[in-house]
Amino acid sequence: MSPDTTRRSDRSRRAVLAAARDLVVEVGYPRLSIEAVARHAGVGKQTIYRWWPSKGAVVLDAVRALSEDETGGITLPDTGDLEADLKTVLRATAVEFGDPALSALLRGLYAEIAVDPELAMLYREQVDRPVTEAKLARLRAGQRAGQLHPEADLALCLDLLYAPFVQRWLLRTGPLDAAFADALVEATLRAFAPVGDVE
Amino acid sequence: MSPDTTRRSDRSRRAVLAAARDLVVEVGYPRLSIEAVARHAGVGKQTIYRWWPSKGAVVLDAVRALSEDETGGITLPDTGDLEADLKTVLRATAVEFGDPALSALLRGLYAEIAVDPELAMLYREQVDRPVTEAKLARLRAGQRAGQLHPEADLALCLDLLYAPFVQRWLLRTGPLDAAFADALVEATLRAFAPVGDVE
Amino acid sequence: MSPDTTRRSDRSRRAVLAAARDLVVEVGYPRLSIEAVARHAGVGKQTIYRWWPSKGAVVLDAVRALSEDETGGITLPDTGDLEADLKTVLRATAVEFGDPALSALLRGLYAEIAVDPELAMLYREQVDRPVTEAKLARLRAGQRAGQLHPEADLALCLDLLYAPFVQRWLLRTGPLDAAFADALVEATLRAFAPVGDVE
Amino acid sequence: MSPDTTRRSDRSRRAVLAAARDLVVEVGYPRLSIEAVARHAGVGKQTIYRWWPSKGAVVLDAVRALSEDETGGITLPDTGDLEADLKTVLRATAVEFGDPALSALLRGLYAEIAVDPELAMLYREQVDRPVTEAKLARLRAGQRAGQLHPEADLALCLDLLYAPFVQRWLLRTGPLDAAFADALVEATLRAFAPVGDVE
DNA sequence: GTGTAATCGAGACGGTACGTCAAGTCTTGTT
DNA sequence: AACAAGACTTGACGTACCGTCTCGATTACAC
Repeated sequence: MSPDTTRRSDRSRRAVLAAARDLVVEVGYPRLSIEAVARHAGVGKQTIYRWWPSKGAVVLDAVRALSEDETGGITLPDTGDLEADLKTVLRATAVEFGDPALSALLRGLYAEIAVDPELAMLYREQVDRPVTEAKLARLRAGQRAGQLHPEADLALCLDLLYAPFVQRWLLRTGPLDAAFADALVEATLRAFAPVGDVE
Repeated sequence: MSPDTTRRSDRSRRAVLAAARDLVVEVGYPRLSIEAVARHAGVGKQTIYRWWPSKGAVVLDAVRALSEDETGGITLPDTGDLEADLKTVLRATAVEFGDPALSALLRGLYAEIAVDPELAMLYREQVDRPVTEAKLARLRAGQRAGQLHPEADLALCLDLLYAPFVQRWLLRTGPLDAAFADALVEATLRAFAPVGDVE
Repeated sequence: MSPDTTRRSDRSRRAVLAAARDLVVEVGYPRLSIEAVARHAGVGKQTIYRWWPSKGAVVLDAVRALSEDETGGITLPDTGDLEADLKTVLRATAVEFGDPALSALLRGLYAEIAVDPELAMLYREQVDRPVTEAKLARLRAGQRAGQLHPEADLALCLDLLYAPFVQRWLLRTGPLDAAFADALVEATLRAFAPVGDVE
Repeated sequence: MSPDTTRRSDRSRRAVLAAARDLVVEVGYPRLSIEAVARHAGVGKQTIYRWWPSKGAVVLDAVRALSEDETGGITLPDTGDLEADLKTVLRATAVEFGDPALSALLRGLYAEIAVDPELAMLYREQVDRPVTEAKLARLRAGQRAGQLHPEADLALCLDLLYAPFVQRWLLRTGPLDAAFADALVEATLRAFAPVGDVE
């Protein structure tokens, strides 16, 4: 599709991402080396350097590859009940983060992002934005349905919902369980409840 | 005081932390090497390896050293107005995070913590807990003063207040300005407002 | 020619041996470090470790390189007068051992050989054997010419000729001069004189 | 006895030499470290540095200690038959060199001597000279008894006898057996035979 | 079909840093 | 004063990777 991938070997690309994924899980992100990825993938080092600018970029790609099958746009469930839907989604996310492969990859990615502004930009645009759009869409629908304050700052609302979740996972300050997910949803919805909507 | 530090050279300890601080700012955390820290500190590498288990531990100590002078316990302002006090604190924190030295050190620390559970534990116990205690104390005072719901989960309340703040800083998803600080405080306080307290 | 040297950089090889030679002369064998050789040769340490198993092996190679230009086989002079020829050779060897570069290299080599059986084997096969063969050939010619006892043990004869010489040089028990060389030759030839050949 | 050993702890001295001997045998001379000697001997590093100038000096002392019990002067057997006596002595020396402890110590010592002129001097004076004197005395007795040429250079004679022997041991060019010892003695005595004494 | 040029695997290269070991000096308290 | 203990600076060890650079050997498009 894009012109700079004309002659690119898809076999090598997949092998590199798979090797990166496996090795991150096996030895951890800091001990992941381009050298080892090339070895495991049966690929020349130059092939990696040709297509990815850094170790972090490889891992970011590996993260994207994990959810590559979802060809269509991401959509959140919409049963009409915003609170229930958000709890469903947050609980599902908690389960996802329990996957050692995804978890190890994401930890490595966050470590690099914290420290590499370039990669942070790529992350925001390629990983974060699509899902954030989907989440915002669901919130907007809820807002239209009168389940959120009409002037609620939906971006801020998303921050309240997800940032504590990610932080708890990243710093391991507590378990990512359903109770936490539910409490987060409830508190956030209270903060952006429509007028007079307090029990 | 403690027996295992009997013969430790305080001169070397300070020099290492200062060198680590300076070098993180200068070249960034990933390019910070124990070798360079030793060189800049005029210290043998072995002295660093003798007293710190890893590069991350040195940086954690350097972060602690930045606030070492505050000998007394940490206390948050308490003017009686919880909202105003929280805004003051959050705005001040935003300013602090603008300091290149602190910012670079913390980014490095977060990068390592994301990926090193041992260091994460040290961080929680030595850096996070003291300030979290102080924040909780202020919230508890506000709760007693009727400015928070009597059954509010204060830990969750802190998460809503700070996690979005830290996440925005870490991922550079937006500016850390007074407007954001104020919006965070207001949303969080709405989520944990005392009964019937909606204007 | 040999398959394991296909991609080897000859430029690096020469630079390493030259640096080793120069540094041994400059600082002495015990203070010769692989690190310094690499630095002086403008070569990565790994390149040295890739092609030589130890410091001693580098020095052995440097010794070989000193006489590398002599492409042809080694041959001792044969004027028909064995005694005169041996004196010529031994005197010449004494002069050679006066060369600081050769002397320093050989001292280092002997020091390592004394203590490393592997290197000792390499030395015997790659350095000692060729010249020993040449010396034996000359003795054999003398024997055929009736200048040595027909049943003389020529290997032992060589030992008597050269071992005292090397020992005096190694332990510095005396000067390596023409008088000593001549005395050695005369005594040895007396020991292996043909029958009835006593003045 | 000597003034500079007034306060010297003999217990420490013995412990150091014993530790050096044991460690040389165990790990080989090049991997022998002052640090390990001190540890094994239960002695402070400073104590070693106070009394010995170098690792080589410690080993030289350890070699001397191995033959310390022989309080009296060294004397070679004198049965009246020089050839038989020399064969006895050389065969005995061959056996001695088979002792792993002595052999390992001597190899280390020779390695250092090859490269350290200071130590070489100490070796010549403290180890070599006494035994060389004894050997010379026996040769002189043989010379007086008419078993050697009256004008034989006895020092050279000793060189022919011992240097090939030491060289074979040092370079491992062959076994140190009785046959070699006998052959050496016979060849050397032929070289310095009294006039007309050829069978 | 057959060049031909980019990509591929492999891996040597000059480097930097790793974490460890030991050297030799210095300090502290004990005998 | 000499001792055991051990922290200190220094420097080298041998290893792992970095990112660049040749090497042939595919390989896939243009002719």
